[in-house]
Amino acid sequence: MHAGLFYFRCAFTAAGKRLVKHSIKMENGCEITLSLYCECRFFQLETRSISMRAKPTSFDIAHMAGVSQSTVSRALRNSPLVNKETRDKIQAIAQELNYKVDKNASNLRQQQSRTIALLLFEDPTTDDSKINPFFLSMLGSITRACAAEGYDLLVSFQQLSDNWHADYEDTNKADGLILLGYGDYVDYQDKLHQLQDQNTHFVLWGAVDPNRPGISISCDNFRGGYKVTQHLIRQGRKCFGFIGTADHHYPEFFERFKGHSVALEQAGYQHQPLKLDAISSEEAGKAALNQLLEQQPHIDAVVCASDTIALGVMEALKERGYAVPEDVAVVGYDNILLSNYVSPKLTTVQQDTTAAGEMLVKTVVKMIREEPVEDVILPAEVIVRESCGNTG
Amino acid sequence: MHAGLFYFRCAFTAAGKRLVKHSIKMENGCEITLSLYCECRFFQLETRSISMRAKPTSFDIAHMAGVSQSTVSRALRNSPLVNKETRDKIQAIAQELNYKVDKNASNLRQQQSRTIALLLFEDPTTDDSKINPFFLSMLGSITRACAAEGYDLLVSFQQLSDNWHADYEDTNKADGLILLGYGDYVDYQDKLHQLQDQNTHFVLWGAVDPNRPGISISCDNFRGGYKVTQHLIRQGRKCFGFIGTADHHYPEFFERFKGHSVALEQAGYQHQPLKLDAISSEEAGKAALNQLLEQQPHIDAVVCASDTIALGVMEALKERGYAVPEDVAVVGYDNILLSNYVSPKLTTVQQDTTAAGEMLVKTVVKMIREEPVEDVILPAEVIVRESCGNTG
DNA sequence: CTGAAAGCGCTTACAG
DNA sequence: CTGAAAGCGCTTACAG
Repeated sequence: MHAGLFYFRCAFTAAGKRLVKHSIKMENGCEITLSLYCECRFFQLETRSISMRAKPTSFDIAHMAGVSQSTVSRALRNSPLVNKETRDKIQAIAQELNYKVDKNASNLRQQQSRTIALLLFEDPTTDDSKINPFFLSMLGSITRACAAEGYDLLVSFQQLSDNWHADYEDTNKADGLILLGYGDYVDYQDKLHQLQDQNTHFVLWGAVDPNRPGISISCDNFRGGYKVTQHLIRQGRKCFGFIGTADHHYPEFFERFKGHSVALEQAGYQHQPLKLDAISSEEAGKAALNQLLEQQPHIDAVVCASDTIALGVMEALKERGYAVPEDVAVVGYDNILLSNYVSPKLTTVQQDTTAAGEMLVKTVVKMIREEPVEDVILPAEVIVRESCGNTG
Repeated sequence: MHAGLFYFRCAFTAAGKRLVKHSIKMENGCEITLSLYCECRFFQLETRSISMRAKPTSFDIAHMAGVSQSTVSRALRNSPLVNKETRDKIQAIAQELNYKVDKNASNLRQQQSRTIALLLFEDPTTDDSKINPFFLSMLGSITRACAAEGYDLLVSFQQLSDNWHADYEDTNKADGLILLGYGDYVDYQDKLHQLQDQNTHFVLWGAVDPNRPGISISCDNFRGGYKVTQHLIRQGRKCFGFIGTADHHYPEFFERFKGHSVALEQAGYQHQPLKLDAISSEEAGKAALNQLLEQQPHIDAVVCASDTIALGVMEALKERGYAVPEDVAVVGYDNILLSNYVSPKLTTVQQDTTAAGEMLVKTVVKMIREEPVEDVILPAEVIVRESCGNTG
């Protein structure tokens, strides 16, 4: 005869019962088939510990606690509706079984995902294997801020050409989007408008442009460019060049350039500021510097729209035999980790990535909650190091 | 009289119909309430473009296409069962409405999530705001590899003390886990065992240790340590020190150290290799170097278990007036971006992060599909730069 | 305070 | 090739 427990894998029927079939071969050759409804599928083999156990569900907990499944659900969500004793008992059982609420079911029911998607995109020309180090440092603070708000973070690298504008929130994979990228603003303007039309919750990192759709968080690019240029002027630099594509395609760079120009103007510079285009890459920086020197060989200060550009500029200057900062001062923007290690150490403008990450997350969470939000401009701080010639 | 379309917000009843109620106040004061069942809730206001539209569902598409919802589902999944014409029509409608399959529903039904969770963890002593740059570079390749396999990536920074061991897969948020971290292996060994007991699909980055539970992907830490030491010996270095906590708590560092020791032994070194503990931080590297110099002031080569440590070591050497590489050669491990920018440029061991990211993702995907998997050891390559004194 | 029931939006076995 | 139906595992309005 058979004795002991049998292990059944079975399916719930509609009412939360499960139909179970199990056949037993008897020693005399007979075969008995059991068909039964049972209320709990969470059996455990006691004799062997083959752990083929399916994951426990709230129905299993309910059965063990002798309450209804609704009560289990309430108890696990700490609803004040349920009796403290019952609640404690249910939670204890859940813990013991290592029960975890199924997020798909819970999200489906609640029509939310408690997830924020971070979409990183860059100019397609950028080397595919490298990510702008500035974004990477934002990533850390965004992840932490998400965790603090109780959201998960879905990360995705996008090409500007991708269909990112219509995927994450529509799929219910995320409740909101954070868009982080350097890139041609004009290229994706349409997509941003589409996001807005769809009432997607999204927040942008970048220039606060009144015509730009949606909400953006940024550092004060204008004042950053202004202050760093002012510093160079005080150091006695006379002949300036700005490197970085600064027009409405790249509004962040444009703001930095505007700050730069105003600083020069206020210092009494007569002529139009010199400006060379470059996207945020070392190669582009090198190429632009070489052009700059052709136009103006007596340059003694180069303001770069990003640290990555500045790295290329310093390299190119060295190759051409210029000493930094003796002959030419160079300043960057972003304060990436590298900028403090290159030689000479790079003077740059710090964007507070911790504050930025927090603001991005907080803002998108507010949007999800349908609370009012507004653009934020965080302060920018000049970090004086060696490449500008004076640490005073 | 009223004319035109009304906008109804309504709920499906069980059969996929929706019960709608709408009251209209007539001019004579009467009020008419309409109660009706309708089959499609995806109405659009034609006169105004207030886009309060709810997201379309497969039922809406079905209604518009004049087919059943099952057929819509099949068509959108490109099932060969459905007639090509019907399929094209359905897909066209879906596209026009910008319909997207709800992932929560689809995942719930299919009991999978098509998501991989990446859990990054570090020693709690590490500065909270900085992430090891090596991980950051892995992150990029993992993200891309996930996308290539059709998986989403959930990112989470963990403390070793957190309850990460039992959260992601149990919650159905992810089908599999990638664990990435430097940290005390002994501390989380228990958790790894628990993961394994739960049949969680997880893959580790790190040392391939036969006693370690689960599958791991790693670079050949032994050969890396061996080869870089051999290079220094060929350069004529005589008096070696190794910096990094190399014991069973940190199996990766331990392997590197073993390679280092064997290289010395083969070169005929008699005495026990000198070894100082340090976790992977600049501060720890500095502190360890200072200790090392007290024990052995005539050191002329320092092998570091990570680039981050090497950075601290170089800094400390400079502070103490030693020239790198003239007085002391320094080598690191990881080839982080910075290592190519510091002065002198750091000789290091490259771990192929692109290949590593791909292997991690491919392996965890195989586990999810219940296919056989095995440990992988990727080759390690010495990158000779300036800090070891010779580029030959 | 608790339970029975409906429903979130899909996928897929089953029956034509 | 197509449709009706069940069911994934929850949450929550409704009724006691």
